[in-house]
Amino acid sequence: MLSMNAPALATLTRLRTACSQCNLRELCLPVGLNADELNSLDNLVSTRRKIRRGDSLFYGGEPFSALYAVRFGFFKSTLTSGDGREQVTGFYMAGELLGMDGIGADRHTCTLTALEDSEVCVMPFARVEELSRRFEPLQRHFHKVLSREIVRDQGVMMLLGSMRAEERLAAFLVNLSQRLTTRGFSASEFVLRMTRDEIGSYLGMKLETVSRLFSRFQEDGMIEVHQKHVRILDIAGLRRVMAQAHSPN
Amino acid sequence: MLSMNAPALATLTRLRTACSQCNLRELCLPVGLNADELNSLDNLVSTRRKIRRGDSLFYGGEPFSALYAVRFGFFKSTLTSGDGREQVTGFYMAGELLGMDGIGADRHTCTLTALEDSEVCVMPFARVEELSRRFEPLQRHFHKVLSREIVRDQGVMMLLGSMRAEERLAAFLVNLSQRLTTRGFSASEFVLRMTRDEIGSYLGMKLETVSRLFSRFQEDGMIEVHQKHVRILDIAGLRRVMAQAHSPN
DNA sequence: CAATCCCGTTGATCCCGGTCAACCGGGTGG
DNA sequence: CCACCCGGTTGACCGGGATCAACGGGATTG
Repeated sequence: MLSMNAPALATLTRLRTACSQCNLRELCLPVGLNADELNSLDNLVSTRRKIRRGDSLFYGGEPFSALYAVRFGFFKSTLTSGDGREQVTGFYMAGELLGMDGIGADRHTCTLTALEDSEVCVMPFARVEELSRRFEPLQRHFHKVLSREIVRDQGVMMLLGSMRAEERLAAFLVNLSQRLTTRGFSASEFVLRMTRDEIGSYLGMKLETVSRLFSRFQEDGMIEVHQKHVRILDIAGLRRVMAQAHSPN
Repeated sequence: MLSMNAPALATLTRLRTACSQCNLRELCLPVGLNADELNSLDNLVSTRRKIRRGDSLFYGGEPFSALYAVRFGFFKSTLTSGDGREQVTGFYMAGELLGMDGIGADRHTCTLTALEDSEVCVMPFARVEELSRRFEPLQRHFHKVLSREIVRDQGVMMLLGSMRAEERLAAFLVNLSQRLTTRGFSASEFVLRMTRDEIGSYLGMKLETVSRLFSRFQEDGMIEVHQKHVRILDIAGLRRVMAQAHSPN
């Protein structure tokens, strides 16, 4: 560091936040771009920010200024109702976008909390919009990301509105496994970053029910659980559980 | 019509779909625009489309090509899961935007069905994106609409995940009343466009429970119900019901 | 105008998941 | 390194809402 001149330092900083160099590029940005096009996106990210486990990236009610892409780590988003009840509305991992709830009212509605030491790329929203106007593939991509968040939420509504507890938990495990696979992790063995209480809140059931269902799934030979460690033994079985129509009307 | 020359006819068609002349402008479009700016948005809408009660605007799985703004009428959106279960994911009225679920995968995920004879403005999505790139206030507005849909969905997740049946129904009535007020209708007296079954699906409960709760609210003097006709007598009471934390942990 | 069917209401019973409680084990912080 | 505390598991019991069933009335359709 001591022997570096100013331009070299600038380059180094540049590299540190260059999307074109990021191995999560395929998750965050539009695909099929050439090097030139990619470079034009390199000033999308202003800085990076580390968030320690248990700390929050932003709180509900806070003014909105930027979107965040998870570089590594794990987050939960929570919504607090007027009377203080807290609902977990989602879990987010590497390559996923946070903060889109804030655009509508220039103020975040939910709180984003790190469930393990994490790092995010900070993308000032004004910059996102400006680059979207100038760069059609980015606009397209950004709209897709927003839309997919809507679709994801509707999926959760279906989960909560029309499925039984065991179906919901099975769906949760299958979904988690899929997302981890996309990121190159094992599909069958992983460590839960959240507590039983947080899973329960997300799935609309009590922590005791989550615990009991984990035990039941284990008895049925579909999974192996030890605390936060989960091994999936029969993903087809889980899929069967989550799809079983309980009331044949 | 017989005596009209071609240009005059064109003007008439133009007027028919001109956003600048629409009385729902404040609900659909960014506010605070001057006449010139408004005129530049007039080719956002290609045509209008009437949908008869019971018919669908689009179906889940269908290719996505346009967004739709409700001009008048009432819609429900439904999601059908793999095993055929149907979940109502939302109700939409005049001035609200439909079809945003389709952007993410170029294919609609939910089905939109008219619950009364309705009409929508058809906005080809390519045109929406093009105008968004050229016209910053529209871009801003469009992003806000997308974000608000996310926030709305998260609100429903909280409803379904952490509230009891009576709280959910109270919240539903309060929300309906609010949205009708915004559109200049009576806040205290309205006709439900959907059946008990559809309300139940949306709120994650059975139609019998919806019916029983309506009766209970009526006994408690908070509402008056006769079939689809509802009169709200004590909105504060409903708000109290929807906010009551049932389990003081 | 009449017939039909769907929608809504209400009662009786049941069961899934919530509630309360006790215990245990492992990770964390002093 | 040890103690503490939080998170997880399991059991017993309870209750809200689902299920099953019967009936009634309005609105649509021919």
